Amino acid sequence: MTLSEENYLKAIFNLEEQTHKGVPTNAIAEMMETKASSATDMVKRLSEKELLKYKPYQGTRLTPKGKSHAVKVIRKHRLWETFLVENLDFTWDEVHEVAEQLEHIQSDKLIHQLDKFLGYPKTDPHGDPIPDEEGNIEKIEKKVLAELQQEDEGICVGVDDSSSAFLKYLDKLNISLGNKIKVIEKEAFDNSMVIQVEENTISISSLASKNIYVRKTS
Amino acid sequence: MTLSEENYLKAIFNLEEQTHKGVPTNAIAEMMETKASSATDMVKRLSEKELLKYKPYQGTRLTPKGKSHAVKVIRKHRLWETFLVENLDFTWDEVHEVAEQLEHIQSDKLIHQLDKFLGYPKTDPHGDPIPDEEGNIEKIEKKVLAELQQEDEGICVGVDDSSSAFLKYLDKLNISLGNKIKVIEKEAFDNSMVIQVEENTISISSLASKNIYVRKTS
DNA sequence: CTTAATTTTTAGACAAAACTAAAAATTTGT
DNA sequence: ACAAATTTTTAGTTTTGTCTAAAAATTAAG
Repeated sequence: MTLSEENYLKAIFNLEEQTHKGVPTNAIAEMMETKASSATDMVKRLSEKELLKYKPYQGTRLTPKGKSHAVKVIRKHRLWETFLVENLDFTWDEVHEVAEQLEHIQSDKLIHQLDKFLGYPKTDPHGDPIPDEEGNIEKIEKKVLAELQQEDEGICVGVDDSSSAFLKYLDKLNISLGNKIKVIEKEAFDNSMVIQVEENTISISSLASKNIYVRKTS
Repeated sequence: MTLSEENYLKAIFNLEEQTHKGVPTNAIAEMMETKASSATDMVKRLSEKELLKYKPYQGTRLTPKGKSHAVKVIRKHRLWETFLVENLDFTWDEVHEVAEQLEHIQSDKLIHQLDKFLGYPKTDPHGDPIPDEEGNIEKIEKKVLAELQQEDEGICVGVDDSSSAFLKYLDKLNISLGNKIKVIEKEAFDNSMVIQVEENTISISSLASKNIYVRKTS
């Protein structure tokens, strides 16, 4: 399995998770920041290896074999992100790029021991669940902050947009994983919100509140 | 800098360290387990990038730029090996293969933080010195065990042959880095030795004693 | 000082992964 | 249903890194 093949698998897995439909070649190309013709070539190769099935114009779906491989890569990615933040003082907006490289290291023992070293963490620094050794992914029950009503309370459990810009913005507002968030006010006009994060009261836009996940506590 | 280019640089660096002469194309090919024609191609490419200079039939030498890059890769390799042994319970014969992969991860912050996390170690699990951030390598004064005379004592500071078979053999004899070794007897006939390692008295062959480095203490 | 042995390079192919440009197939709009 | 828009594929090229087979250059030996 080459590096490129793994990256495609991961991209297709993520797209399939989002839509639960066959993934179009164009969508794959876009996610991989490449051209449709390149995506076609790769889909063909992965198909020959029985990692996915595709019907022209109906999209691509991973086979169990392909899915299992993709999940392994995701497991590695999230364990490494956790290591970087917990042990090497990376901030949550810095980890992605390095984890993109580390996720391709091949060694079952390495990843098993890393998991153990980290104390078998359930989620990564962005709140995303870490698949276990068998490839099971625990569903985390979460809502977008934007859905909460006035007076509702929740715990921040993740973000949708993991871009560096957004994560830095959250840091500036002192919003991080595990924080208690209470909705003070919802503005019908632009869907902005006034919320209380731990002790601070702040206002955030609709765009931001749609990208923050919470577990509702009341 | 591609993965393959880095591996060639490292190989050439090691060969140049051993002989202090221009490295022949054939030697490079052998170390890389490839053919001379492939080595020629790569040498040409690295030469264009000014990472080395070569004159046909006189061998290849790294430029300061090439040397500096090679040392960086070696630094990463040795730091990762240390991490694997110290934190992930790898044994010293298991680390090489994984470190060969990890050494190519590109991130200055990663390696800086890893070094800090490990407590700025001076040597890796095989006793080889870890270059510092500026690329300085501390010379470790060492002799091969075979050179010691009867009654001489030393501390095990490294091995020459890092093959898994040899390291496993040493483990079986309970010889590891930092052990106190005393020469009880030298057999002139086959150059085998009877030595005392910490509390145990054992006999080792000439071949083995030529692959063990010690710092003489008396 | 020629011939033999060795080392090194060239030439030509191949596979992986990408690209551009163009053609073909399918879906959509009216 | 047919043209228009979209999606997908094909064809041909590029780059990296490898290979085999053969040629060329250098060193060594008698």
